[in-house]
Amino acid sequence: MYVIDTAPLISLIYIAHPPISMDKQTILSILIHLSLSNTSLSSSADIIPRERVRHIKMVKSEKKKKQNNNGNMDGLGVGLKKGPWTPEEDRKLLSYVQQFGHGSWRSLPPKAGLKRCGKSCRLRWTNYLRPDIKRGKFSLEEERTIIQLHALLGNRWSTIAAQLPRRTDNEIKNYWNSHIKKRMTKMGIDPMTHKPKNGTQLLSSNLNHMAQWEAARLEAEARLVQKPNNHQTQQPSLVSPYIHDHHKTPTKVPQPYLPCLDVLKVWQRNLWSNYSINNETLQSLISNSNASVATPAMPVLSHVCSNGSCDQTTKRNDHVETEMDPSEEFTYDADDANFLNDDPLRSPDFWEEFVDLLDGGWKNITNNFAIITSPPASPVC
DNA sequence: AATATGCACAACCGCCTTTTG
DNA sequence: ACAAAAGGCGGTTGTGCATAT
Repeated sequence: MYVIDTAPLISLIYIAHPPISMDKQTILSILIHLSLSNTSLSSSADIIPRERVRHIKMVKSEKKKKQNNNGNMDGLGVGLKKGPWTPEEDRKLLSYVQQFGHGSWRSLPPKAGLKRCGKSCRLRWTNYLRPDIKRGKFSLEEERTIIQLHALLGNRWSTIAAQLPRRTDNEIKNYWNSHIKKRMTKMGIDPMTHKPKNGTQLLSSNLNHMAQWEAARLEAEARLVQKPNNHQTQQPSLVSPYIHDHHKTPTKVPQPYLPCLDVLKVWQRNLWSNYSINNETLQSLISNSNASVATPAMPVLSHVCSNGSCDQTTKRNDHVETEMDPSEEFTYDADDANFLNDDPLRSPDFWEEFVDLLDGGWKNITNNFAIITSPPASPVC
Protein backbone atom coordinates (compact mmCIF):
# COMPACT_ATOMS: atom_id res chain seq x y z
CA MET A 1 0.00 0.00 0.00
CA TYR A 2 1.35 3.35 -0.96
CA VAL A 3 0.36 6.77 0.05
CA ILE A 4 -1.81 8.63 -2.33
CA ASP A 5 -0.82 12.07 -3.42
CA THR A 6 -3.69 13.90 -1.84
CA ALA A 7 -3.69 17.09 -3.83
CA PRO A 8 -4.94 15.60 -7.10
CA LEU A 9 -7.18 13.28 -5.16
CA ILE A 10 -8.88 16.13 -3.44
CA SER A 11 -9.17 17.95 -6.71
CA LEU A 12 -10.94 14.96 -8.12
CA ILE A 13 -13.26 14.86 -5.19
CA TYR A 14 -14.09 18.47 -5.81
CA ILE A 15 -14.95 17.73 -9.38
CA ALA A 16 -17.24 14.95 -8.35
CA HIS A 17 -18.63 16.76 -5.34
CA PRO A 18 -19.02 20.50 -5.25
CA PRO A 19 -17.85 21.61 -1.83
CA ILE A 20 -21.13 22.95 -0.62
CA SER A 21 -22.96 19.70 -1.09
CA MET A 22 -20.03 17.53 -0.25
CA ASP A 23 -21.10 14.30 1.31
CA LYS A 24 -18.80 13.08 4.05
CA GLN A 25 -19.72 9.47 3.78
CA THR A 26 -19.16 9.42 0.08
CA ILE A 27 -15.80 11.10 0.30
CA LEU A 28 -14.74 8.83 3.08
CA SER A 29 -15.81 5.86 1.02
CA ILE A 30 -13.75 7.09 -1.87
CA LEU A 31 -10.72 7.60 0.27
CA ILE A 32 -11.03 4.23 1.91
CA HIS A 33 -11.65 2.59 -1.39
CA LEU A 34 -8.62 4.20 -2.93
CA SER A 35 -6.44 3.50 0.03
CA LEU A 36 -7.39 -0.14 0.22
CA SER A 37 -7.19 -0.86 -3.45
CA ASN A 38 -4.16 1.25 -4.21
CA THR A 39 -5.82 2.54 -7.31
CA SER A 40 -6.39 5.97 -8.63
CA LEU A 41 -9.75 7.46 -9.14
CA SER A 42 -10.51 6.81 -12.74
CA SER A 43 -14.20 7.37 -12.96
CA SER A 44 -17.25 8.10 -10.95
CA ALA A 45 -17.96 4.38 -10.94
CA ASP A 46 -15.34 4.05 -8.23
CA ILE A 47 -17.50 5.92 -5.83
CA ILE A 48 -19.24 3.64 -3.36
CA PRO A 49 -22.85 4.75 -3.17
CA ARG A 50 -23.85 5.99 0.21
CA GLU A 51 -27.00 3.92 0.09
CA ARG A 52 -24.97 0.79 -0.46
CA VAL A 53 -22.77 1.54 2.52
CA ARG A 54 -25.82 2.17 4.64
CA HIS A 55 -27.43 -1.04 3.50
CA ILE A 56 -24.39 -3.12 4.34
CA LYS A 57 -24.24 -1.56 7.77
CA MET A 58 -27.92 -2.19 8.35
CA VAL A 59 -27.65 -5.85 7.41
CA LYS A 60 -24.70 -6.32 9.72
CA SER A 61 -26.49 -4.51 12.51
CA GLU A 62 -29.57 -6.67 12.25
CA LYS A 63 -27.48 -9.78 12.19
CA LYS A 64 -25.77 -8.65 15.34
CA LYS A 65 -29.06 -7.91 17.02
CA LYS A 66 -30.24 -11.42 16.36
CA GLN A 67 -27.08 -12.73 17.95
CA ASN A 68 -27.61 -10.54 20.94
CA ASN A 69 -31.17 -11.67 21.33
CA ASN A 70 -29.84 -15.19 21.59
CA GLY A 71 -28.21 -14.33 24.87
CA ASN A 72 -24.94 -13.08 23.55
CA MET A 73 -25.15 -9.63 25.08
CA ASP A 74 -21.79 -8.35 26.13
CA GLY A 75 -21.36 -8.29 29.85
CA LEU A 76 -24.97 -8.52 30.85
CA GLY A 77 -24.66 -11.65 32.91
CA VAL A 78 -27.15 -12.54 35.62
CA GLY A 79 -26.36 -11.27 39.08
CA LEU A 80 -23.72 -8.82 38.00
CA LYS A 81 -23.58 -5.55 39.83
CA LYS A 82 -24.03 -2.22 38.09
CA GLY A 83 -23.77 1.38 39.14
CA PRO A 84 -21.15 3.25 41.09
CA TRP A 85 -18.11 1.41 42.27
CA THR A 86 -17.50 1.07 45.99
CA PRO A 87 -14.09 1.66 47.53
CA GLU A 88 -13.92 -2.04 48.31
CA GLU A 89 -14.47 -2.93 44.65
CA ASP A 90 -11.86 -0.40 43.62
CA ARG A 91 -9.42 -1.89 46.06
CA LYS A 92 -10.00 -5.39 44.73
CA LEU A 93 -9.63 -4.36 41.11
CA LEU A 94 -6.58 -2.22 41.73
CA SER A 95 -4.93 -4.89 43.78
CA TYR A 96 -5.59 -7.58 41.22
CA VAL A 97 -4.44 -5.61 38.21
CA GLN A 98 -1.32 -4.39 39.93
CA GLN A 99 -0.48 -7.91 40.96
CA PHE A 100 -1.39 -9.90 37.87
CA GLY A 101 -2.24 -7.45 35.11
CA HIS A 102 -5.69 -7.48 33.66
CA GLY A 103 -5.20 -10.20 31.08
CA SER A 104 -8.58 -11.03 29.67
CA TRP A 105 -11.03 -8.55 31.09
CA ARG A 106 -13.88 -10.97 30.80
CA SER A 107 -12.21 -13.54 32.99
CA LEU A 108 -10.90 -11.00 35.46
CA PRO A 109 -13.96 -10.31 37.67
CA PRO A 110 -14.30 -13.78 39.22
CA LYS A 111 -10.56 -13.99 39.76
CA ALA A 112 -10.54 -10.62 41.45
CA GLY A 113 -13.61 -11.42 43.51
CA LEU A 114 -15.78 -8.89 41.72
CA LYS A 115 -19.36 -9.28 40.64
CA ARG A 116 -18.97 -7.00 37.68
CA CYS A 117 -18.73 -7.61 33.98
CA GLY A 118 -15.32 -7.42 32.41
CA LYS A 119 -16.28 -4.38 30.46
CA SER A 120 -17.22 -2.50 33.58
CA CYS A 121 -13.89 -3.45 35.15
CA ARG A 122 -11.99 -2.30 32.11
CA LEU A 123 -13.75 1.04 32.06
CA ARG A 124 -13.24 1.55 35.77
CA TRP A 125 -9.57 0.83 35.37
CA THR A 126 -8.93 2.92 32.27
CA ASN A 127 -11.02 5.89 33.32
CA TYR A 128 -10.41 6.02 37.03
CA LEU A 129 -8.04 3.59 38.71
CA ARG A 130 -5.10 3.71 36.37
CA PRO A 131 -2.22 5.15 38.37
CA ASP A 132 -1.08 7.54 35.67
CA ILE A 133 -4.28 9.48 35.31
CA LYS A 134 -4.14 13.20 35.84
CA ARG A 135 -7.23 14.52 37.49
CA GLY A 136 -8.42 17.99 38.23
CA LYS A 137 -8.95 21.03 36.13
CA PHE A 138 -7.71 21.19 32.58
CA SER A 139 -4.85 23.57 32.02
CA LEU A 140 -5.12 26.37 29.52
CA GLU A 141 -2.80 24.50 27.23
CA GLU A 142 -4.86 21.35 27.43
CA GLU A 143 -8.04 23.23 26.75
CA ARG A 144 -6.51 24.90 23.76
CA THR A 145 -5.31 21.59 22.44
CA ILE A 146 -8.73 20.08 22.80
CA ILE A 147 -10.36 22.87 20.84
CA GLN A 148 -7.84 22.75 18.06
CA LEU A 149 -7.89 19.01 17.72
CA HIS A 150 -11.64 18.95 17.86
CA ALA A 151 -11.75 21.44 15.03
CA LEU A 152 -9.71 19.06 12.97
CA LEU A 153 -10.85 15.66 14.16
CA GLY A 154 -14.35 16.16 15.44
CA ASN A 155 -15.55 13.90 18.23
CA ARG A 156 -12.63 11.54 18.04
CA TRP A 157 -12.06 11.62 21.73
CA SER A 158 -9.62 8.80 21.94
CA THR A 159 -7.44 10.37 19.27
CA ILE A 160 -7.61 13.69 21.03
CA ALA A 161 -6.85 12.02 24.33
CA ALA A 162 -3.75 10.48 22.84
CA GLN A 163 -2.34 13.99 22.52
CA LEU A 164 -3.13 14.91 26.10
CA PRO A 165 -0.90 12.80 28.28
CA ARG A 166 -2.59 11.23 31.28
CA ARG A 167 -6.04 12.39 30.34
CA THR A 168 -8.74 9.91 29.41
CA ASP A 169 -11.03 10.18 26.44
CA ASN A 170 -14.02 10.04 28.74
CA GLU A 171 -12.73 12.95 30.76
CA ILE A 172 -12.06 15.01 27.68
CA LYS A 173 -15.45 14.19 26.26
CA ASN A 174 -17.14 15.23 29.47
CA TYR A 175 -15.13 18.39 29.64
CA TRP A 176 -16.03 19.26 26.09
CA ASN A 177 -19.71 18.66 26.62
CA SER A 178 -19.96 20.43 29.94
CA HIS A 179 -17.60 23.33 29.44
CA ILE A 180 -16.20 24.12 26.04
CA LYS A 181 -19.26 23.29 24.01
CA LYS A 182 -21.47 25.49 26.10
CA ARG A 183 -19.06 28.35 26.00
CA MET A 184 -18.74 28.17 22.23
CA THR A 185 -22.49 28.09 21.86
CA LYS A 186 -22.75 31.07 24.14
CA MET A 187 -20.32 32.92 21.92
CA GLY A 188 -22.34 32.15 18.84
CA ILE A 189 -19.95 29.54 17.52
CA ASP A 190 -21.19 26.21 16.38
CA PRO A 191 -19.20 23.72 18.46
CA MET A 192 -19.40 21.06 15.80
CA THR A 193 -18.19 23.11 12.87
CA HIS A 194 -16.24 25.70 14.84
CA LYS A 195 -17.81 28.32 12.65
CA PRO A 196 -19.77 31.33 13.79
CA LYS A 197 -23.44 30.75 13.44
CA ASN A 198 -24.03 34.28 12.23
CA GLY A 199 -20.99 34.55 10.05
CA THR A 200 -22.79 33.44 6.97
CA GLN A 201 -21.85 36.36 4.81
CA LEU A 202 -18.19 35.78 4.99
CA LEU A 203 -18.40 32.07 5.28
CA SER A 204 -20.61 31.58 2.30
CA SER A 205 -17.90 32.96 0.13
CA ASN A 206 -15.34 30.76 1.73
CA LEU A 207 -17.06 27.46 2.10
CA ASN A 208 -14.50 26.20 -0.30
CA HIS A 209 -11.83 26.60 2.31
CA MET A 210 -13.86 24.86 4.93
CA ALA A 211 -14.59 22.04 2.56
CA GLN A 212 -10.92 21.67 1.86
CA TRP A 213 -10.22 21.32 5.51
CA GLU A 214 -12.99 18.84 5.79
CA ALA A 215 -11.43 16.82 3.02
CA ALA A 216 -8.12 16.87 4.85
CA ARG A 217 -9.85 15.67 7.95
CA LEU A 218 -11.54 12.90 6.06
CA GLU A 219 -8.22 11.94 4.61
CA ALA A 220 -6.98 11.51 8.13
CA GLU A 221 -10.04 9.48 8.98
CA ALA A 222 -9.49 7.26 6.02
CA ARG A 223 -5.97 6.60 7.14
CA LEU A 224 -7.16 5.82 10.61
CA VAL A 225 -9.59 3.36 9.17
CA GLN A 226 -6.95 1.40 7.38
CA LYS A 227 -4.06 2.00 9.75
CA PRO A 228 -3.61 -1.51 11.19
CA ASN A 229 -1.32 -4.36 10.29
CA ASN A 230 1.10 -2.80 7.94
CA HIS A 231 2.44 -0.23 10.32
CA GLN A 232 4.69 -2.64 12.03
CA THR A 233 7.73 -0.92 10.70
CA GLN A 234 6.60 2.30 12.24
CA GLN A 235 7.60 3.08 15.73
CA PRO A 236 4.88 3.35 18.27
CA SER A 237 3.63 6.82 18.76
CA LEU A 238 2.25 8.81 21.60
CA VAL A 239 -0.75 6.82 22.39
CA SER A 240 -2.38 6.40 25.69
CA PRO A 241 0.51 6.47 28.11
CA TYR A 242 -0.66 3.57 30.13
CA ILE A 243 0.83 1.19 27.66
CA HIS A 244 4.14 2.26 29.09
CA ASP A 245 2.94 1.76 32.57
CA HIS A 246 4.76 -0.74 34.66
CA HIS A 247 1.43 -2.41 35.33
CA LYS A 248 0.88 -3.11 31.72
CA THR A 249 -0.09 -6.62 30.92
CA PRO A 250 1.22 -9.03 28.36
CA THR A 251 -1.88 -8.50 26.29
CA LYS A 252 -1.22 -4.84 25.75
CA VAL A 253 0.91 -4.14 22.72
CA PRO A 254 2.19 -0.84 21.38
CA GLN A 255 -0.26 0.66 19.03
CA PRO A 256 0.74 1.83 15.61
CA TYR A 257 1.23 5.49 15.04
CA LEU A 258 -1.76 7.48 14.07
CA PRO A 259 -1.43 8.63 10.50
CA CYS A 260 -3.67 11.59 11.06
CA LEU A 261 -0.86 13.15 12.96
CA ASP A 262 0.82 13.85 9.71
CA VAL A 263 -1.99 16.12 8.86
CA LEU A 264 -1.88 17.62 12.30
CA LYS A 265 1.79 18.21 12.06
CA VAL A 266 1.60 19.99 8.76
CA TRP A 267 -1.40 21.88 9.91
CA GLN A 268 0.40 22.87 13.04
CA ARG A 269 3.52 23.94 11.24
CA ASN A 270 1.93 25.83 8.43
CA LEU A 271 -1.10 27.37 9.89
CA TRP A 272 -1.01 27.69 13.61
CA SER A 273 2.62 28.56 13.67
CA ASN A 274 1.61 31.72 11.86
CA TYR A 275 -1.31 32.28 14.09
CA SER A 276 0.10 34.97 16.29
CA ILE A 277 -2.88 37.27 16.24
CA ASN A 278 -5.48 34.63 16.29
CA ASN A 279 -3.72 32.89 19.07
CA GLU A 280 -5.07 35.61 21.27
CA THR A 281 -8.43 35.10 19.77
CA LEU A 282 -8.26 31.48 20.61
CA GLN A 283 -7.27 32.31 24.10
CA SER A 284 -10.36 34.39 24.36
CA LEU A 285 -12.35 31.47 23.21
CA ILE A 286 -10.70 29.12 25.58
CA SER A 287 -11.60 31.06 28.60
CA ASN A 288 -11.99 34.40 30.14
CA SER A 289 -9.36 33.45 32.57
CA ASN A 290 -8.94 35.83 35.42
CA ALA A 291 -5.55 34.42 36.13
CA SER A 292 -2.56 35.75 34.34
CA VAL A 293 -1.67 32.69 32.42
CA ALA A 294 1.30 33.06 30.19
CA THR A 295 0.46 32.21 26.66
CA PRO A 296 3.40 30.82 24.84
CA ALA A 297 3.07 30.49 21.13
CA MET A 298 1.83 27.06 21.24
CA PRO A 299 3.06 23.98 19.63
CA VAL A 300 0.15 21.79 20.42
CA LEU A 301 1.74 18.78 18.90
CA SER A 302 5.29 19.79 19.33
CA HIS A 303 6.05 16.54 21.04
CA VAL A 304 4.45 14.43 18.38
CA CYS A 305 5.82 13.09 15.20
CA SER A 306 4.58 10.41 12.98
CA ASN A 307 7.49 8.21 13.85
CA GLY A 308 7.06 8.71 17.56
CA SER A 309 10.11 10.85 18.01
CA CYS A 310 10.28 14.50 18.77
CA ASP A 311 10.61 16.73 15.80
CA GLN A 312 12.34 19.90 16.78
CA THR A 313 11.33 21.59 13.59
CA THR A 314 7.75 21.65 14.67
CA LYS A 315 8.48 23.48 17.85
CA ARG A 316 8.25 27.14 18.41
CA ASN A 317 9.90 29.24 21.03
CA ASP A 318 11.58 26.18 22.41
CA HIS A 319 8.59 25.63 24.52
CA VAL A 320 8.95 22.47 26.48
CA GLU A 321 5.85 20.79 27.68
CA THR A 322 5.91 19.91 31.31
CA GLU A 323 3.54 18.22 33.60
CA MET A 324 0.93 20.47 35.03
CA ASP A 325 1.69 21.85 38.37
CA PRO A 326 -1.40 22.23 40.53
CA SER A 327 -0.38 25.79 41.14
CA GLU A 328 -0.72 26.44 37.43
CA GLU A 329 -4.36 25.67 37.47
CA PHE A 330 -6.57 28.54 36.63
CA THR A 331 -10.13 29.40 37.13
CA TYR A 332 -12.57 31.32 35.11
CA ASP A 333 -16.10 32.34 35.35
CA ALA A 334 -17.96 31.40 32.22
CA ASP A 335 -20.96 33.34 33.38
CA ASP A 336 -19.04 36.50 33.84
CA ALA A 337 -21.00 39.33 32.34
CA ASN A 338 -17.91 40.52 30.52
CA PHE A 339 -17.22 37.18 29.02
CA LEU A 340 -18.54 38.03 25.60
CA ASN A 341 -17.28 41.57 25.47
CA ASP A 342 -14.65 42.45 22.93
CA ASP A 343 -14.84 39.08 21.39
CA PRO A 344 -12.45 39.00 18.45
CA LEU A 345 -14.23 36.00 17.04
CA ARG A 346 -17.09 38.24 16.15
CA SER A 347 -14.93 40.57 14.17
CA PRO A 348 -15.15 40.35 10.38
CA ASP A 349 -11.45 41.16 10.29
CA PHE A 350 -10.74 38.04 12.22
CA TRP A 351 -12.53 35.87 9.75
CA GLU A 352 -10.93 37.48 6.76
CA GLU A 353 -7.55 36.94 8.27
CA PHE A 354 -8.47 33.45 9.27
CA VAL A 355 -9.45 32.59 5.74
CA ASP A 356 -6.23 34.03 4.39
CA LEU A 357 -4.31 31.88 6.79
CA LEU A 358 -6.33 28.87 5.81
CA ASP A 359 -5.57 29.56 2.22
CA GLY A 360 -1.85 29.76 2.81
CA GLY A 361 -1.90 26.83 5.17
CA TRP A 362 -3.80 24.72 2.74
CA LYS A 363 -1.37 25.29 -0.08
CA ASN A 364 1.47 24.21 2.11
CA ILE A 365 -0.40 21.19 3.25
CA THR A 366 -1.21 19.98 -0.20
CA ASN A 367 2.40 20.53 -1.15
CA ASN A 368 3.86 18.82 1.86
CA PHE A 369 1.43 16.17 2.87
CA ALA A 370 2.48 13.57 0.37
CA ILE A 371 6.13 14.26 1.06
CA ILE A 372 5.79 13.80 4.75
CA THR A 373 3.64 10.73 4.63
CA SER A 374 5.35 9.07 1.74
CA PRO A 375 9.10 8.69 1.71
CA PRO A 376 10.28 7.99 -1.81
CA ALA A 377 9.95 4.37 -2.84
CA SER A 378 8.85 3.39 0.59
CA PRO A 379 5.63 1.59 1.34
CA VAL A 380 4.32 3.40 4.32
CA CYS A 381 0.78 2.13 4.73
C1' DA B 1 -36.13 23.84 55.74
C1' DA B 2 -37.81 21.84 51.65
C1' DT B 3 -37.82 21.55 46.93
C1' DA B 4 -36.24 22.54 42.28
C1' DT B 5 -32.66 23.19 39.18
C1' DG B 6 -28.12 22.94 37.24
C1' DC B 7 -23.74 20.97 36.93
C1' DA B 8 -19.89 17.66 36.78
C1' DC B 9 -18.54 13.38 35.94
C1' DA B 10 -18.81 8.37 36.48
C1' DA B 11 -20.85 4.64 34.34
C1' DC B 12 -23.54 2.26 31.01
C1' DC B 13 -25.13 0.95 26.34
C1' DG B 14 -24.86 -0.24 21.69
C1' DC B 15 -22.16 -0.43 17.90
C1' DC B 16 -17.90 -1.15 15.45
C1' DT B 17 -13.22 -2.98 14.93
C1' DT B 18 -9.67 -6.09 15.97
C1' DT B 19 -8.02 -10.35 17.55
C1' DT B 20 -8.24 -15.16 18.14
C1' DG B 21 -9.20 -19.94 17.28
C1' DA C 1 -11.88 -17.59 5.22
C1' DC C 2 -14.92 -17.42 8.70
C1' DA C 3 -17.26 -16.83 13.18
C1' DA C 4 -16.99 -15.73 17.86
C1' DA C 5 -14.86 -13.28 21.49
C1' DA C 6 -12.72 -9.39 23.20
C1' DG C 7 -11.54 -4.72 23.11
C1' DG C 8 -12.44 0.03 21.95
C1' DC C 9 -15.17 4.05 20.97
C1' DG C 10 -18.65 7.63 21.21
C1' DG C 11 -23.26 8.89 22.72
C1' DT C 12 -26.17 9.01 26.46
C1' DT C 13 -27.88 8.41 31.06
C1' DG C 14 -27.66 8.26 36.07
C1' DT C 15 -26.05 9.95 40.38
C1' DG C 16 -24.52 13.00 43.80
C1' DC C 17 -23.56 17.50 45.06
C1' DA C 18 -24.08 22.60 45.07
C1' DT C 19 -26.82 26.43 44.48
C1' DA C 20 -31.12 28.91 43.80
C1' DT C 21 -35.87 29.64 44.87
